[in-house]
Amino acid sequence: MISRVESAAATRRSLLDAAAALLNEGGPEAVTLREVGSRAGVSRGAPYRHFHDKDDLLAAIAAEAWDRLADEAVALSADPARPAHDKLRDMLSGMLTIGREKPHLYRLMHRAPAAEEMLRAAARSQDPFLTVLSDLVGPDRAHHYGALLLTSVHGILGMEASGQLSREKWRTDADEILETLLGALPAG
Amino acid sequence: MISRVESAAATRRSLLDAAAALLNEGGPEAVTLREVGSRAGVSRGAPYRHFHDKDDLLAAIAAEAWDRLADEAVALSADPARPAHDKLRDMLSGMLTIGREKPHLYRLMHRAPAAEEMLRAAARSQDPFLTVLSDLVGPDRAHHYGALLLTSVHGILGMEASGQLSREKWRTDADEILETLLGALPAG
DNA sequence: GCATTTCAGATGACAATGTCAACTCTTACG
DNA sequence: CGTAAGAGTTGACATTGTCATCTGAAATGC
Repeated sequence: MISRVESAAATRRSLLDAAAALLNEGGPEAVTLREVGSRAGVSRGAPYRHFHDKDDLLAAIAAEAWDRLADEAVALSADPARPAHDKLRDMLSGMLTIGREKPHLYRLMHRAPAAEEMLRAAARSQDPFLTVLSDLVGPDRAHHYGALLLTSVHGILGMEASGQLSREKWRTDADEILETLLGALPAG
Repeated sequence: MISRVESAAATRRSLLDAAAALLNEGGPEAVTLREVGSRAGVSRGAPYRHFHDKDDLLAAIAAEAWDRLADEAVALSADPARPAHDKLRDMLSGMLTIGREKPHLYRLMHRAPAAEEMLRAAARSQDPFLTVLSDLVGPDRAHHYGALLLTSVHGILGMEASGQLSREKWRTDADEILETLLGALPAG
């Protein structure tokens, strides 16, 4: 038998899933509370029992995405057999994959102004990244190069998405740029 | 006496200015065609005589912003007295300035999917940038490093805007990251 | 076991907004 | 001078976010 709180939690989950699916399929303008409710099997007003408003729902989706990324990064960094350099590459390409396969979600994860909860989840996903970098370039330089790498990946994805990183104009591509950066890392 | 086409052109200008002002003041959601028309002294339907729809108006604003940036870059690169290294720094900090002082406009300039006209204007603004880089690192490597620098600046601005580039977390900031990149440029 | 409270959900209503169709009126043009 | 063109206005409509109100079932207190 399902209790009331269980049912409410299930509804909340359905709302989040429906909204995330709509976002991936049709972008931000496809996410309407009416359609979200409809797909989740509830009415248009039901989301207000679980989220303060539409922005709050979107922020929750972004926070969950950061949480998943954090979990992946933690799992990656925990593998003792894998070399640090490979872990770093995996983390960066994980970010590239999200940006390319779910561009709308990726943009939502970098929304300004960011929600507090989302920022915390994002920061958590960056901790294992810093740990791996520490192993590579030493703890002193880890933050510096971490910021450099993360901002670069973010910039690559942004310009790629807006079509400003065309191969014919720049005679290079995302992977090549990233290789240059990784190759320039000082050995720790 | 003002002709009809002159008056229409003036209205179009007023609409663009009003929309750009609203964007800077209150972000994208503050740009409503009704308020744009009102500030331009016309009715809510008038914009449709000059732009296909709201998106078209926004795309025109973005294209104009890229055009202005292109003009500045051309003027900068034309100065024969200024060292190439300083020109490069000026161009990059010009981009940083726009991103910080007019974040909503900056985001609009990197919208996905981008309008064709806007992409052309953006590409035009990058030509003098490539010229300066050619002087610095040679024509062969100009494109590669140009893409690296531009994507980095874009990424820095994006993460700064969403609050993910806090000094206490990364123990560095935008200017320091940029200095690192500029310092890593091979001498041409 | 029953009365009461709580709360998820449904529904009606409303204002804001993008957009279109119909209309007006000034201006350019034959 | 008459006619066409087109800038601008206005009425209308669908969509959407949001709130107030209502409903019904589950949890809680006695």
